[in-house]
Amino acid sequence: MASENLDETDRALIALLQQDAGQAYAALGKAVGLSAGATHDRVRKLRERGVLRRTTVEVDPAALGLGVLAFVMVDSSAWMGDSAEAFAAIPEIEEAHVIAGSASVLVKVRTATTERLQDVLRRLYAVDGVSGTQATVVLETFFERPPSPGV
Amino acid sequence: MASENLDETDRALIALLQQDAGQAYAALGKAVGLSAGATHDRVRKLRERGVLRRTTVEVDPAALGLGVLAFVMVDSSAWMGDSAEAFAAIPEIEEAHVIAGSASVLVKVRTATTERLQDVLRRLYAVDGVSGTQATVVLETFFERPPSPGV
DNA sequence: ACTGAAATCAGATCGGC
DNA sequence: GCCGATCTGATTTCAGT
Repeated sequence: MASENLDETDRALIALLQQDAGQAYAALGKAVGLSAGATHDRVRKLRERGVLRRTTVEVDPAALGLGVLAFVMVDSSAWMGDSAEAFAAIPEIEEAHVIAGSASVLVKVRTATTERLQDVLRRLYAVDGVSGTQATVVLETFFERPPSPGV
Repeated sequence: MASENLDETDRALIALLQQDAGQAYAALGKAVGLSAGATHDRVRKLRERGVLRRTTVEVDPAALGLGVLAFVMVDSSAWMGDSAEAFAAIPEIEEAHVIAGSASVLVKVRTATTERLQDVLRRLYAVDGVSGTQATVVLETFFERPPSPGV
């Protein structure tokens, strides 16, 4: 793993880029007291070190017609540690995590309707080793945000 | 809510921007068979309609020193519908959702260590109406990705 | 490691199709 | 709604400190 040590300037730049990755290096630099060139250098190094991955856009799920969000506990009768691809093959699944506890995988699912959610559950049962699911439907999302560099 | 109807070109542009929001409009347009100007127009309209929100950077949580991920079911003895700010005030919380089921709020928490996770649980108990928590620690994250425009 | 300027390239606007 | 060109402004590089 790469050597660490993000100083306060790096963390400030990361926070600013999380808020708006499209702003000019001159503006970024002004906010942290650096020139555009120096800011460019630091951001480039953060990318090279893998601290910053891709720059992307946040999409409104509702605008894509995805109004239903649910978390599904997936119980298994076998070792699920190498089933990442099977879950990734279901596009409605946004996240999949192996967890400690009774269930073995926790997945986050977004669909247009509850009928489509049911269809995802059906496809989950088709994954090797899956013995059961417990879906929890989200009624309201308070917020979803990126990891805070300040913690 | 805004009138919808994303055509196939819009969905393709969204997918391309999710992969790399930093690429030139000329390159984007080439991929979908449009000129740079027309591509610029469509993306601008997607922003105006709120389909695309901010452009941001993906950060490696481990690089920020956040090696522990957990999901916490928060039980409550009162209506939690207006407690969004109380959860948002805890920076380690990345997501907070009101859910159907026994617990009332599900939160996603990222911390440096399990000791810091315990500290977050302590702060959760301090939130008005919170009567209990059940933390589930993630052993391995298969993947985390944005909503797919293709669904 | 940062500065300041120079050169290149992409973003943004506009008239016309 | 898309094209092509133009102008503006940012990105990127580099010699100097």
